Amino acid sequence: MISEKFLMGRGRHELSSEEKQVLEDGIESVRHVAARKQIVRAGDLIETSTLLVEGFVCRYMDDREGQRQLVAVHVPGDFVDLHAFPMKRLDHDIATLGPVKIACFEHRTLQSITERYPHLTQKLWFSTLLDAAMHREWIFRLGRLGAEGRVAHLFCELNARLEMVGMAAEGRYMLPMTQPDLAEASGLTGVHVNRVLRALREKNLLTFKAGEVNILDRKALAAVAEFEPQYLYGSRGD
Amino acid sequence: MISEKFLMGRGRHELSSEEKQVLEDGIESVRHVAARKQIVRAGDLIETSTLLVEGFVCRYMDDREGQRQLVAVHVPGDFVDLHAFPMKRLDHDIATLGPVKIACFEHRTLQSITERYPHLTQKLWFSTLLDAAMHREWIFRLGRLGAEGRVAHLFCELNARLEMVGMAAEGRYMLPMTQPDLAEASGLTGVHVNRVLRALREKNLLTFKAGEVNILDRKALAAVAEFEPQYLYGSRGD
DNA sequence: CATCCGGCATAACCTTTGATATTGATCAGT
DNA sequence: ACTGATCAATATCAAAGGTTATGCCGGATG
Repeated sequence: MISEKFLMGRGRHELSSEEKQVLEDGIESVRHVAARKQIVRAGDLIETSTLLVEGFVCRYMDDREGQRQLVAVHVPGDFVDLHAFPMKRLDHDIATLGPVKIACFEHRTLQSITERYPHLTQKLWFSTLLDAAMHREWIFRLGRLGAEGRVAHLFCELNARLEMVGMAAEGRYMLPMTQPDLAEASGLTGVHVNRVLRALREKNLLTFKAGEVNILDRKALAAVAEFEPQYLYGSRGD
Repeated sequence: MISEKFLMGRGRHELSSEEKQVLEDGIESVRHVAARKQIVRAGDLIETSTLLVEGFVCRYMDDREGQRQLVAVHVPGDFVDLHAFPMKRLDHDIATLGPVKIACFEHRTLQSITERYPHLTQKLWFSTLLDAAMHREWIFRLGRLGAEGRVAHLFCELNARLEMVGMAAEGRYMLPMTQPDLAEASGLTGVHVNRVLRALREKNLLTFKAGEVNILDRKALAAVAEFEPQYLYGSRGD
């Protein structure tokens, strides 16, 4: 089932099997996109929304000199630009990190879902608010944490989210991001991310090499990150 | 009309007069709350959502030492914690800045609206995604701008939003925030906000005194802030 | 095969911002 | 009228992080 990971691990917000079927039937096409390709440009009028099936994508905004700030990283099961359905256009760009597989939904299909299945609509709505909750956590992360905390927090969040969809275990997961990417997600420079990674490694908290994250001490890392996963609305905190 | 400012100035997303009536009829009560009072605590189960009618409220999260990071500032017309309707509980606290007047909606009323008015539902959904868009802009602001840019951006955003509801004109508006509040919203210390305000004043960009903002040079301030208001989905950029 | 480029690592230096302290003004409560 | 908060303003010093530069490595590309 293409859309099986959508809201997986989200407790009472998971889909019923009927809802899963409605969603699955709404898939218009499944596409593969190579690494490092833009898939939505800010300001475009959008007629379809995409569910991420495999791989990683990010959302970002550029500053005046063209420097990126990532505003979200998406993992399989995320309905990446469902925001575009009520909004009609997006205020940011979306691009792939590694190679991805995506499922496309036409907005008129979603429209008919909202008219016929208020309950499923509410879960779609919920999933966009989960993005908002993650955005808020990133505001906190950038506003209140130092460089080590920011990077640590990102790794903690991705670990928790990937665990929910069965793609991380024992604090290990694959992540197709470079050090400059981490910098763009953390409001830092690439050079400083390098320093921070060294510090985290020397404290035996975490290693990150060749796209592979290995969290050595989850509790200590979470402490550095001030990471408290309630905002992810996972099954445990329900 | 209590709810008249909801989505005011948002172009195609504004409510029709029928939708306005449905919303107005859904108001369960109108309350006044004093300045600096908490109105929602993180983690509480929530049964009502509140539309801000008059005054200012903020949403925030605390770090381990109890320092706040504001994640949003709300102005009249904002449906402050509509997020709580699909989510059932919130991951952050909400408090008033100055004294406020709020309208409360019971979740079962909202539930029946979603079942009977898919079109209005989509506008409610839209309004929560507007919050998400503002969150993203704040991520950008904290991640990519220096102290002056961050503070300038906040003033630009509030100016634009207050203009939409007729509460700012010519770059002037009232804002019941202190310098420490601005610091909490900008990931800075109060001391540094003071330095920044002085710099902005000396450049003849803006004055802020006794809760009164006076933007002297909008264009130059927007340049410092890298402020581009498309993310607010106002009528002009439609 | 040679070259180029991007990513990783590290160093030296400099700018921005935080931490702490002090002072004066204002305002609410007693 | 006094007290105690809180806010604003400012100075000094320290720390965090940015900037620039350089070298190395490995994978893509001609």
